[in-house]
Amino acid sequence: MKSLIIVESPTKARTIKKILGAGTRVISSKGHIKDLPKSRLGVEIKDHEFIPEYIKIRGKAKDIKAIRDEAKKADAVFLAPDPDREGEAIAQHLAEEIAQENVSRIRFYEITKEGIKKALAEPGQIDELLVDAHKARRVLDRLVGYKVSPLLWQMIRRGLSAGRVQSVALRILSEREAEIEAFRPEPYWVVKGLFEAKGTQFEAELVKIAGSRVERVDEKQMKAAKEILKRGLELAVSHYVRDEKHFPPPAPFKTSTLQQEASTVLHLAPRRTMRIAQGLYEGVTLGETTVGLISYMRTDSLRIAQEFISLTKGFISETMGIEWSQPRVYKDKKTAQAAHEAIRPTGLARSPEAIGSYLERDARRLYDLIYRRYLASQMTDARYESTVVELEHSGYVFRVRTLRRLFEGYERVYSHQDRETKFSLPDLSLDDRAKLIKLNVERKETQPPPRYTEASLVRKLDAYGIGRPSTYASIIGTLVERHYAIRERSTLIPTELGRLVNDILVPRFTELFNVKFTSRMEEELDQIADGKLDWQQALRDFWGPFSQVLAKVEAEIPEIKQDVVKETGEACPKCGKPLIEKWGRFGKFLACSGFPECRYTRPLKENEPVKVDKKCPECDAEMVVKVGRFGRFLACSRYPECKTTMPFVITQPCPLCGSEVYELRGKRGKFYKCSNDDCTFMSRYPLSDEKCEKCGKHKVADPRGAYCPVCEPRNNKKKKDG
DNA sequence: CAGTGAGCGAGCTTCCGCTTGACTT
Repeated sequence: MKSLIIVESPTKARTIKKILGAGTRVISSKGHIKDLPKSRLGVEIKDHEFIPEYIKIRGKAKDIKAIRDEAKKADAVFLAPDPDREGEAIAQHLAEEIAQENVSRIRFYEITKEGIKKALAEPGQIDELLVDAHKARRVLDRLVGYKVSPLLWQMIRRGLSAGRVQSVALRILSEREAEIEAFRPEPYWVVKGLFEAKGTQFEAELVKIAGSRVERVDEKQMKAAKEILKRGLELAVSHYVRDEKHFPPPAPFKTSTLQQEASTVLHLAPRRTMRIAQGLYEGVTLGETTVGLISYMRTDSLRIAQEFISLTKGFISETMGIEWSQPRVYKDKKTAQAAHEAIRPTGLARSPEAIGSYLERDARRLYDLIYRRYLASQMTDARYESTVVELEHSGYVFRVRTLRRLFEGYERVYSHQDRETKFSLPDLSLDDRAKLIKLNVERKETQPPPRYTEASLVRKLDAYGIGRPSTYASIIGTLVERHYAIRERSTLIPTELGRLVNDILVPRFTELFNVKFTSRMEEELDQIADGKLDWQQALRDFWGPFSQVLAKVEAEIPEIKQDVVKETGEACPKCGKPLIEKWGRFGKFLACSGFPECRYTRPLKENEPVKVDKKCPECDAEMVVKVGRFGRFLACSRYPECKTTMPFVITQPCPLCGSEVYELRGKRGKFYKCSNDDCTFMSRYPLSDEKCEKCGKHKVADPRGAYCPVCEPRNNKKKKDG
């Protein structure tokens, strides 16, 4: 009897083949095989019914034919796409294309001999309700995307887009940017007392005034404190607690947390992280066999196969001792589809040390991260002795806390922060007093919220349940492709176009482009899958109000266009009609409103080349700043007669030799280099206007703190690797 | 690490989610 199993991923097919042996054919669909057509709506709305038109995905015909041919040769066909909504749809589409009687649906919850045997023993039918939920999701996304995007084409420019996911991502970026713009720093003071008790000095921070907690000490409070809290004052120990604090390990990785951690710890962008993880999943050749090193990397689940938890317990007990082992089960979010396990190593014997030499540098570091994170998740808490002391005088309360590690626990294998305090407190009790030696007052300013990075945006989207593991990295790609946002280093900055699109969409589609919308949609999709809600009804409930808003916005287009296309008040020098601002592929430009009869165009003032105080070395004309493929540079204003160019020169002179400093662009973004070939000055960060207190030269504006390259040079050389 | 420079609109754009290769820009 010849069986055929069809899964989604070729790698998974290979793994299953290995487990089952040569007798069974295992092939893959490589994802979806059918979808709505790309070039038209593909949803017919007729008599309050939504009829989607699923067709073979372009370029998939060959794969589908190969699957059909294999199916013909088989006595039994088992459809085994992932056990979730999208997987069920793929199974359904496969069944349609194969069109045979001997087809059944099986579900693998783990790719182990047991899991596969169990699934094969219980072949079932396709869950039509789950497919309905997929269809509702798919049609809704199509209606949103293909109905709203064209409005933007009419209002601003062709090629723009909107969608349930991308427009919320854009909204999150835009709103943060607005917050940053509106932010006004406010001064506050950190007030710390240096105390002495039992021959030991220690610092504690002022946290309460008049008995109640203060977030930030303002100027008045600071002055009053200085008046009252004089040197030599004895403060009573009002609170003293010494106890044990337990810190549990973090959960194993899922896609979003892997992207976040790889970004902060390894400085890898989500795209790169996923690419490397794919390589680890597909495996490395160790000796004569190829073996996948990690479980599937696109997952929203923290689940670990029970069998593997037991193995881990044994492994930890054997290699470290039983006191380090703590089997744990992590709960998934409600929205998780949990078709895959958490991201974990496939074998604990393959430690990073053991197989590291088979991997490239970043693959090795990512595997190390995944391996340790998983191992830690099955280990005991880290235990600390915590001591909290509060000192009080007429309503002023100072507080200090120390942590001393008692037992490493999971931190033995996974820890990026040092919790331990570097100082110790005297042995105090409630009756004791501490003498105030000095009151230290430090002025600070409140900081604006930070811009999102690729990784932090992914994490935010995941927290709201927006987007899926397979799409997190590409959501950002879409925003960048549309010129709604730019990547600068690792941060994301919304562009003027992005903000404009956001400002048009959000007030008009308030209910849709909202962080809550997707989670409500997910709830309804669950109801559809449970048979409690008809998918057509769900779409009707959505379409009713949505189509009304569409019509309303459609009617507003001329009005909105008025705001987008600004009149300049200037007349066209060619034909006299008013000049207007328009959006083109490269941003805004000035054009004649008489288009297409008059084709006059001119760059906007803000895009005109800026003159700098510098003469062309060839012809003595003025130099201007231009923007090219590699960022800004200086060019002769007599272009195209004179083609002289040079790198952009920043205003501050080189701290080492006084020459001009160039702004250049290397593989990893901008950097700054002295124009003098004999000078060694080079920096990843620009020079700041701040000058060194000692030598008076400009400091380097390192975000971790400005430093003087003359008095405190930093070694920028990269450590050589292995 | 060198290099860098336009013109832009009228043609058929656009969504989200599942997966890999086949591509020359």
